[in-house]
Amino acid sequence: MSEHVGMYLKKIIEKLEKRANENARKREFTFSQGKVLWYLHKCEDIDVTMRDIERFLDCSHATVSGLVTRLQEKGLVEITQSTTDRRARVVKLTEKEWNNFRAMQAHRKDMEELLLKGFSVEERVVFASYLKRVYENVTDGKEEPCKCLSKMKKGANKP
Amino acid sequence: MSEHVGMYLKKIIEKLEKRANENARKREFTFSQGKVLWYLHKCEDIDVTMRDIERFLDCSHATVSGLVTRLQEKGLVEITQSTTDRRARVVKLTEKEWNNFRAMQAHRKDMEELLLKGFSVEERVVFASYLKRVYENVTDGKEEPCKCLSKMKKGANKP
DNA sequence: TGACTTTTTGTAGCATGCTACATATAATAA
DNA sequence: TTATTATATGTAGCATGCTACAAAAAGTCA
Repeated sequence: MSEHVGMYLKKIIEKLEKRANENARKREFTFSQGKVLWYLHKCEDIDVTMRDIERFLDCSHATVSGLVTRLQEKGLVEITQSTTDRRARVVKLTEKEWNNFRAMQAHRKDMEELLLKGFSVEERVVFASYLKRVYENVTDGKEEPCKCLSKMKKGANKP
Repeated sequence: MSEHVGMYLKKIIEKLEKRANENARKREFTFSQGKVLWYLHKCEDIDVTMRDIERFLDCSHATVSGLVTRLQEKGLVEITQSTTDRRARVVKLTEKEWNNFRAMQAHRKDMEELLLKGFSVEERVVFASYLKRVYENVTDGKEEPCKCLSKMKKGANKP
């Protein structure tokens, strides 16, 4: 009697991440590293600390530490101490960077389109609303999936 | 104009796996190790090789090797050489095991119910059909999500 | 049979993500 | 001010998952 919803969700994500990793590998970073770069691009000239990244990715600070360190080793990111809070580290894109945002935006759009290929506008709306309800079920309604974006520059996602 | 379908899918799975890991930890194994045990229980007295597990999990043989090794170290699983194919290794549940199947089945049912809490029967059917379409989109229709179950004993999933 | 290819498994090395513990700084309460 | 608590980060050690390379056995074709 099961709809196997959990299994499908899991398998869809596995395939999606493999595709995203293949795409990101072409640009010398991984899927997760790309999410950090994406966030930094979105924030542009706003100071972003490791804690901000942690909230954006919704993962542990240890994970962020590893990601940012590897981005630094590749020279894609610079880490400096915050002037206002000596505990905090500010993460900034280097000059060398600044070429990936458009490509990531395009890839994200492609992925969204791939997922929803063959869906009518009405079906897309219904599907998205179902996913939101499922998300609320698994988070007990405690979390806003996008509050992590609060630091983003206004209008940064408009081309 | 994006529905953020990809983001929701990803975040739902993250929460789901955290819940499943918490649950599995109580029974001295992880979520992924539990999937292996689940498959072995389903197959009961049928010989299961590492290759079979690889197909079931849809992952690399290296990953299976690590999982099975750790299950063996915990004494939950025995590895012997196949009598019919000297390349193959047969993985079997030990006597010590055989207590987890019911609990895993119950947890799986709970998770499915949690995901779909508040959904009517009709909505469940529609949602499942949408997920199947999305799955076909990301796999280019190349894969049967359940062909991995071909080795399972008939009726093994009926209580 | 013998040469070639395919299949199954092992191992090394890496990135991701976690928990647990530690440190330094900041914020708050007494 | 001092003591306590909260916050931001670092590090160690682990499990998961990958690719790349290697070996052994099985299958195939001449």
